[in-house]
Amino acid sequence: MPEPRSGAVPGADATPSFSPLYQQIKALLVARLQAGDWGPGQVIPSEIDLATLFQVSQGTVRKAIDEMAAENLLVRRQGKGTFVATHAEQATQYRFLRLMPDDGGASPLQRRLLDCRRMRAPAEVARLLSLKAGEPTVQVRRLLLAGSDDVLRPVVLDDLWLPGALFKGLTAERLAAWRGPMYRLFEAEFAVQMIRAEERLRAVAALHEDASLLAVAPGTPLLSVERLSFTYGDRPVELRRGLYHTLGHHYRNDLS
Amino acid sequence: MPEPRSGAVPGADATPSFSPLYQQIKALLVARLQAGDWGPGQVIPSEIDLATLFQVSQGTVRKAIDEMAAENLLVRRQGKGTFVATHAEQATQYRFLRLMPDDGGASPLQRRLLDCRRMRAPAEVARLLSLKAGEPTVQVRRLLLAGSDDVLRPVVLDDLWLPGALFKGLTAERLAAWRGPMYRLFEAEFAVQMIRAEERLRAVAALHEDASLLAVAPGTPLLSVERLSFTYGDRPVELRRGLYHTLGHHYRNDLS
DNA sequence: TAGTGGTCTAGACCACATC
DNA sequence: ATGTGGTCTAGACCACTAA
Repeated sequence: MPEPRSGAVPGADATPSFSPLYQQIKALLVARLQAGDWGPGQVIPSEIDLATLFQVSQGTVRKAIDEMAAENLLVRRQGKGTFVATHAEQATQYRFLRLMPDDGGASPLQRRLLDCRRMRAPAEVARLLSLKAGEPTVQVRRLLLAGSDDVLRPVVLDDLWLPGALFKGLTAERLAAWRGPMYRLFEAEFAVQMIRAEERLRAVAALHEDASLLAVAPGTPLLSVERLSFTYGDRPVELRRGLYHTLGHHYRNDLS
Repeated sequence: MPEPRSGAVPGADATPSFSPLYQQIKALLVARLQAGDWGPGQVIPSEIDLATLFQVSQGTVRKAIDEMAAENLLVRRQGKGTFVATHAEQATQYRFLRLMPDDGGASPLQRRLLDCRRMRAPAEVARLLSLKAGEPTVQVRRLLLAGSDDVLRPVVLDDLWLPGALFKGLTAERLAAWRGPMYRLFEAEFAVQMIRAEERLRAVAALHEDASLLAVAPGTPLLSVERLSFTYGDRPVELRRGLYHTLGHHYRNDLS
């Protein structure tokens, strides 16, 4: 239950007084998502029920949910209810993947698992994931390939680091057997939901090992995509480095 | 004035019936922006005035403005009013430039104009800008450089194509004399406001000419950024191709 | 038919900026 | 003191979904 009203703090004017009611409601809802009260893909209570629960008007709940829907935490469906966002559905399945074929056709990429092992976090990885250097991590390497079954062309080489503490039972077998998006596995089996991510892009030259995996000549320009993914509460939970072979594909971005 | 109510269309269920009132208000406001009734940086009438003008409630106007603010068409300022977005202000000045120094420091880049000439649109450029092949365009080439005055390092090589019909008085002198963001010049002198853009990124190898301008060896991997910018009504009004030297800088993107 | 989110309204009050 | 946007409420009605 939130405080019904929040007065301004008299002394501290550096802090921006207090948050509006709908922000407090939003925080409560996020906390429930984080606690796992409602899982990905499930319905949350109706606006009216939430309004009764929190003792505020429906409009206030609505504004909280509106913001969360804008942040892709929730999905509204008229007539049905409001649902927790998931990486399971067709539409939002690869929402973090901005690689597109140059011709509009959206042929899905094939996955090939190269490696999955547990190792101690290198200093740089630990820093970005907010771990202590040497803490256990899971390292995954995989390839994404485009084309039909007979003519497959490697397009992406991904390297992932995940905090070992969160991904206890993650093994190569588990990953290889999984059909569907990796983030769907993470949310379904490890209760880790990827909410947002920050990417840093650079153009780099292919090193020998990476080049052979991508079937290109060493020195070929590749798009390096460093991604840091966050779950609820801005906790970093995945570091990923992708090398994209941008011949026939491109990274698409919309600015506004 | 909008129709006060909009009934559903009986026969046609392929079209999504009719738009809500606030969407109609939004369309009217966009039309006014497009017509130039209120220029970049200026205040628009208050919510109450607009509500009276359009004969709807303040809440309906508010929802229309909320959406436009979310799309960066308008900027709300509590106590002052609602303003037309502009590329003039410090905060929004380079909002389309996603290149960041690897260390967080946000040192502004220096500009150097290389070329500005009028030419007939090549087929590919014409297609993207929705022009007829051979229509007049303005072609601009420039360099962006990072560092202090004594140690300047070229970072970006930009090539722009603009519809000649919209940029009548644009000359090399005009561009060279201009202090400030280019998009600010466009909106101030040519009444062309860049609202949103689509970018396609690729990694490419530097060609000889580009390499020498960027002071790198031929074959150096560069980030190619193809941008198509739009003004009101989704009219394409700028095609830009940037080559970014991503050594010490990166292209930053936030996903959600 | 009932329940959900979506729209629209009217009015009260708050926070901020300006005069 | 006045005018602006920001929050909150209560209630009516619409559009969509499902039983």
